[in-house]
Amino acid sequence: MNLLDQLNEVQRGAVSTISGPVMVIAGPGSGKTRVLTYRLAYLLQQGVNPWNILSLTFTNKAAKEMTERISHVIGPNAKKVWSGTFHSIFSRILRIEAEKIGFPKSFSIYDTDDSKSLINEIIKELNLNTKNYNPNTIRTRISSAKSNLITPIMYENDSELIEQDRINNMPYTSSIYKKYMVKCIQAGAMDFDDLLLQMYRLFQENPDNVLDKYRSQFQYLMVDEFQDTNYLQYAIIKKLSLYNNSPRNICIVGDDAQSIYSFRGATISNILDFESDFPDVQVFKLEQNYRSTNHIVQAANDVITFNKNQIKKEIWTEHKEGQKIKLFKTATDVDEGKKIVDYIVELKNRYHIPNKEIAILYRTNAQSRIFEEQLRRLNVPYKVFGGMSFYQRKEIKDLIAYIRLVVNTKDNEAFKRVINFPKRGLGDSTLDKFLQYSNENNCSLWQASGELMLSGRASASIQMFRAQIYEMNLYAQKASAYEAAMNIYKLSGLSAEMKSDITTEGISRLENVMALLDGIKEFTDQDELRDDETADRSLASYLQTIALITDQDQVDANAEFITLMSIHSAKGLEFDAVIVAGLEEKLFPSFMSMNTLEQLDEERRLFYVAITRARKHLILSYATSRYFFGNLRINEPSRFISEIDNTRFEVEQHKKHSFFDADDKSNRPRVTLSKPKEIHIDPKHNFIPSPMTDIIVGKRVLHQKFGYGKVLGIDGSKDMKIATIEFGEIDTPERKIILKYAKLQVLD
DNA sequence: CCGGTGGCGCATAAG
DNA sequence: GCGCCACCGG
Repeated sequence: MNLLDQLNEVQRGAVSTISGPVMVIAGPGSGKTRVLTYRLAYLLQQGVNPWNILSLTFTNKAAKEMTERISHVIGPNAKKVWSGTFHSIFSRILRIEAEKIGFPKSFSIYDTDDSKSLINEIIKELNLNTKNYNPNTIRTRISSAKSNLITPIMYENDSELIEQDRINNMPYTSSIYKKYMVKCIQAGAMDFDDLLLQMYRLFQENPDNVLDKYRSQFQYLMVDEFQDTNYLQYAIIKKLSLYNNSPRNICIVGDDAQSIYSFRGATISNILDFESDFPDVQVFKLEQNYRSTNHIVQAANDVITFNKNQIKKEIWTEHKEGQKIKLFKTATDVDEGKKIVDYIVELKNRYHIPNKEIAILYRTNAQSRIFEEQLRRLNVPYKVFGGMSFYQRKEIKDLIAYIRLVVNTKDNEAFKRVINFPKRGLGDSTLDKFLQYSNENNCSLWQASGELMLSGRASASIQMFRAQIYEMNLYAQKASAYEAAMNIYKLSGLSAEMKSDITTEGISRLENVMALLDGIKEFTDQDELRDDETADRSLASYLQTIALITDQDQVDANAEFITLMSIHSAKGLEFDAVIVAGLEEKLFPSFMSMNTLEQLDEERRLFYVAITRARKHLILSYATSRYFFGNLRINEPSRFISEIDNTRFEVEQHKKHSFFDADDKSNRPRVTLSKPKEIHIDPKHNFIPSPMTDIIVGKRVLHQKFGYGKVLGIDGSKDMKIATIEFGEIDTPERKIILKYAKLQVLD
């Protein structure tokens, strides 16, 4: 079949122009995915080898879907295209090349928590004031330095950065950055930014001419969502495509109006730079929207005209006007939840919209809670994306940490996590000794734990621990990933620990771990080849996969639930009905992004992304009062609402958005906390703890916290005597007190 | 050493 | 509203 017949003229141009630089500016719903997919298919049809194509997409799932669709046309060879996110493709390459730049093949990937924990460790080590040095702030600064290719040395010499840090009372940030890099290398670990940065380093330092290898391999490059790439990502792309005698077959696809990731270093200037870096670029603008009804398309156009800087384009559609936009106004955040969920039921009943075609979108993940409560109340199935993901759960992280340590014993963050879980008597003081030793000797905690001599009990315990990890490692070398993981689960003691917890939460945690193990089994049994290399089904490869799973990878086309997600996560998705909630000043636009016009423009682009997710039904909603971090706040409706032309709204809804005449005014129930009871201790009493032997049944005693009491009974063995004492002044008067520890004064 | 708790501080989006 | 940490009872 002829691929090109199924495209409009502009799309056809973008698909069939395969030589030289191409830029596709694609408005929302303009068939961008179609263009990308067909372009890939077209390349293969023209005889390009799949392994000569590098296609960088926004999600791994999008990549997978594209290759699957293409393989129907082209055959199984389609699966050999190098296709995935920046992070996943680069970590795949780094697993092959890591040793050339001083990392182990099985390097660990540090997630945000690991980075934070390491930064905390460094702050303590440098004896810095923890009040001024906030690990999250530091992490963000390090991350943005890396994203802009600023090395620790450059950071140190950058007067502007140093001045900023000085003003913020954290002048040693550059030292932390430097130390952080060293410690990551020592731990054989890369954080998310390192997956890009070390990739760049690999190409820059070019050991064994590795750059040539990839330049000649990747003859064709495609980059989706180019407006959300950062300086570092573009720098890597240029390494691969901008050099003497380069075929320069690079196609970037993006939409400046949908650039919403500047907070992680994305910069629209990449698009402008692209035009000057590749002056012979051919530009295709996809402006026809196939997704939404006209009211929605025009509302999007209305909104985006408020942004000054943009590549000129106007989205249009042949679709009919459709439903007007609904505007919901409620008195409180809880009422908003009720009203929206009630309306969802109506959407289902009246318009027969299935659950999977309905989404509630919001600015902050914290807003999901109220909707969840309301959806549960009406038994509407839903799924929340973002927030705490499966892989961030404690029980999952525990097992993963063991696996990480087995795969890479230098992984200090994994070591810290598992050294005393399950409890084996190796607490903070032991860990501090290891930390100190590892700093003095520039070695990993694992090595420290093998070399440092400890006293009796701790010594036996650490030797046992090391023997276990060693054994798990031996086993992992000859067994499948699944068998190895199972072995680790049992030998580590996690299995026993989890099974002993029979509370409801404990059982659910056990189920989660079982689900994780099932996932590893699935990974092990998967025999599908993704490229022309042997499929890597090792534990290390598994860890790499799950470290880079994103929210969107979990989006399920056959889902039977309502989708709840942040607008950021909704990028690239579409639904029949979209509800954008919490349209209030200071929430959306966020109070964190109202300081400059640039920030506000980005918030507006985010709103643009939000409303263009909808095909047929768009509902905008705001509450006049809302709880923010525990306090009630009254906010005005978001400015974005009034940026949409009045005529696009359903008339009845669209009066002036005054926030004093909300249509229902139910009072929010307040929960008051009962004050702890006051304990009255006679100030004349000079508290002197009595010896344990003086405490016998019938005596009146004084406890510094619980006050006056009477000994009711004493049980337990000689060195573990437990007294039951009735205290008159506390809520649960009868207390069991271990006499060995408790300080009690006998009064008579 | 361990586990529970109360207070405090914080506060976006995400790979 | 929640997570983290310091503190303290056992």
